[in-house]
Amino acid sequence: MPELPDVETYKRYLDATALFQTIEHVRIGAPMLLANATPRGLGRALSRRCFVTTHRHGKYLFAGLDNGRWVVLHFGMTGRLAYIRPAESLPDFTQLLITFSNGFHLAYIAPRKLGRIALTDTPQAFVEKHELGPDALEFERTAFVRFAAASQSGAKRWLLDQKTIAGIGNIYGDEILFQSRLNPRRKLSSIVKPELEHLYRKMRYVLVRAIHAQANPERMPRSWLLPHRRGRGRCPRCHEPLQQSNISSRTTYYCAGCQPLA
DNA sequence: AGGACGCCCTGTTCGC
DNA sequence: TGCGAACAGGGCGTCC
Repeated sequence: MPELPDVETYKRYLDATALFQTIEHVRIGAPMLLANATPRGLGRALSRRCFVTTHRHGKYLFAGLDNGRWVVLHFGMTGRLAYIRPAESLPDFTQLLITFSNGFHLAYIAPRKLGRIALTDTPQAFVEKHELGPDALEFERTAFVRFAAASQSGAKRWLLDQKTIAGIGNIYGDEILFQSRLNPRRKLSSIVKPELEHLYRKMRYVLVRAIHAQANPERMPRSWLLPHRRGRGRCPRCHEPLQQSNISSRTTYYCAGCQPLA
């Protein structure tokens, strides 16, 4: 689930709930999620510290501690955050539970355990180590167009490659291409510059608007592809049945009429 | 080098 | 309705 708009929403949620509170205790439900730390090591790194800031790059959320170190949270396909009252019961599949001195908890919940939890000295170091491209909302228009024009890839693969652009996943990749009226298999090198600039603007619009909707599909325009991608959905623009195919090992929805290959 | 694929997990959805 | 199979919005390692 969590792509850039979801993670940005989690970031704002963490900002609004969990900053400037002393961390009392850390509990790990699934050690396999820890990328470069042991449960004990993570506990030591967080104990008696507090979060003072956050940063997001692509689908990664960074929570900065008061000693300068950072916790990295990646949400895989099913991860989310919840701030829990002292008496409230813990959500199922809580894989990381951070308890503050006021008794509240920050829970990282991930039923499929496909996420990642790590420690890093700086977000920049983590981004470089993982070779992530620029965040989709930080990408400059001229660089975007230049890189796209030079790519031999299909449009969807290119948008989803985190080394090219960080933050776009299957759902929003399909949405951006739908709104740009570009076929997901269309070779980027065959697209003229004004159309690439249009793609860039649509990328920004979709991501910004989805953040505004707090990444909640029910708050997004019905004219979007997103609410129609289940089952045998129809194109919200021309009402023809949507095509469903597999691109880059991901289920891809698009409208053959509105997004022609040629 | 870069693309295709299998795999990591487990809850949900699909199809018979 | 009930069941097993296939699938799910991500990313990594491996192979070619």
